Amino acid sequence: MGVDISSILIKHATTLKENAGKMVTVDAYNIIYQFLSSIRGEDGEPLKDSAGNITSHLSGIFYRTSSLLENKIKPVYCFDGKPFYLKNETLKERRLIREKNIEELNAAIKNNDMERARSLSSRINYITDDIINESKKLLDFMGIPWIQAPSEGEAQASYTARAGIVDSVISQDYDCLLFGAPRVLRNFTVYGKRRISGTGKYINVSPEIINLEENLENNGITQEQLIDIGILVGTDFNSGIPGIGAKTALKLIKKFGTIENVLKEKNKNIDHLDEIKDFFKNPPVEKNINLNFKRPDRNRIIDFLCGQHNFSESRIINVLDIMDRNFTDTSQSSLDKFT
DNA sequence: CAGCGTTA
DNA sequence: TAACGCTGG
Repeated sequence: MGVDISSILIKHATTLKENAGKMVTVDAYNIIYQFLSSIRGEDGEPLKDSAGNITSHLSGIFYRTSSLLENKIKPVYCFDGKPFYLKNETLKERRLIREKNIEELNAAIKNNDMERARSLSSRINYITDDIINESKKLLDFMGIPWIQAPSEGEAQASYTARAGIVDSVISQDYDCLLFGAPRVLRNFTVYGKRRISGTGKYINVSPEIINLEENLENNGITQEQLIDIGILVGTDFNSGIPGIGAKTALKLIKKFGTIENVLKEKNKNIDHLDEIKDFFKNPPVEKNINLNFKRPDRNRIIDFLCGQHNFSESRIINVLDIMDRNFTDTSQSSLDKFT
C-alpha cells in the first residue's frame, strides 16, 4: 500500500505534546483502515454492535480524536472522493488479495486452525460506504470538521497542509510527501503501541515526524525528483520498475536527473507517466475550506454510540466530559491575556 | 488502538 | 505510578 520510500527518509521522534496547539489533517481512509485492522476482540474479529455492524472505526475515531483534542491538537479529517482512474489496477489487485485471504480463512476454519484463522481474519478489512458515512456522522456529532476530497483524501490532506491551512498531515503513507505535505506524522498514537496483525502481541511504534524540506535537502533533490523516485519505486497508480527500490531510485535520479532519462537509460517504460506526475503535482482538491470546530453534541453522541451501537454509556460520558472541558478551555483561551 | 482495573 | 493484561462492541 502506498509508495515505499522509507529507506531514504530522515524521521524524527515526536510526541503529541510537541504538537500541541497545531491543527492537522487526517487521511481518513488511512486511519480508518488502521482502526479496522487493529481494534479487534479476542476472536480476532473487529468490534461489532448487537446487530453485527462493525464498530471498530467508531471506537478508534472517538477515542483518538478526544486524545488529540486533549493534547490541544485539532484534527480535520479528509475523506476520499472518486479515485484517480489509474488506481483501478491497484484496487483490483487489493480485491484479489482479499478474496484469496477469505478463501484461506474459510479453509482454516474448516480445518479448525483457529490461530491461522485469526491471523487471516485480521488482514481482511472492508471499508464500506456505511463505515465511511457513520464515521462522518460521528465527526459531525463531535463538532469536528471534515473535508470531502474530490479525489484522493491524502492529496486533499497534503494540499491543506501545503497551503498553510493546517500544520501537518497524519498518515502512515509516504504518498503525502509526493503530494507535497510539508510535515507528515506517523504512528501518531497515545501510547506508542500497536498490536501485531493477527497476534495478541504488541510492538512499540513511537510517533515520528517527517519533514519534507529537510529530506529534499538531505537527498539533494527537488520535489519533482522525489515524485520521480516514487514512481520508479511504484505508487498506487503504477507498478514501478522491478528491482528498483528507493535507494537505487535515488541514485538513478541523482545520476540522470529525471525519470525520463532513467527510463531511457534502462530501456523501460511506465504507462501514463505524464498523467501520474501531473496528478502528484496538481491533484484535484477542494480549495474552499472553512474549518469550524463545534462543541460536541452529547445527546446525539450518546444516542448514536450507546443507543444504536452498544457502546458503554459510562465510558462515553467520561470522554465527553473531557472533551467538554477541553472545548471550554480553547474557547476561553483568548481571554487568558486579560487575566 | 485505547481505557481501565490489577499488580508489584 | 508504571507496567501489564484483559476488554471493549
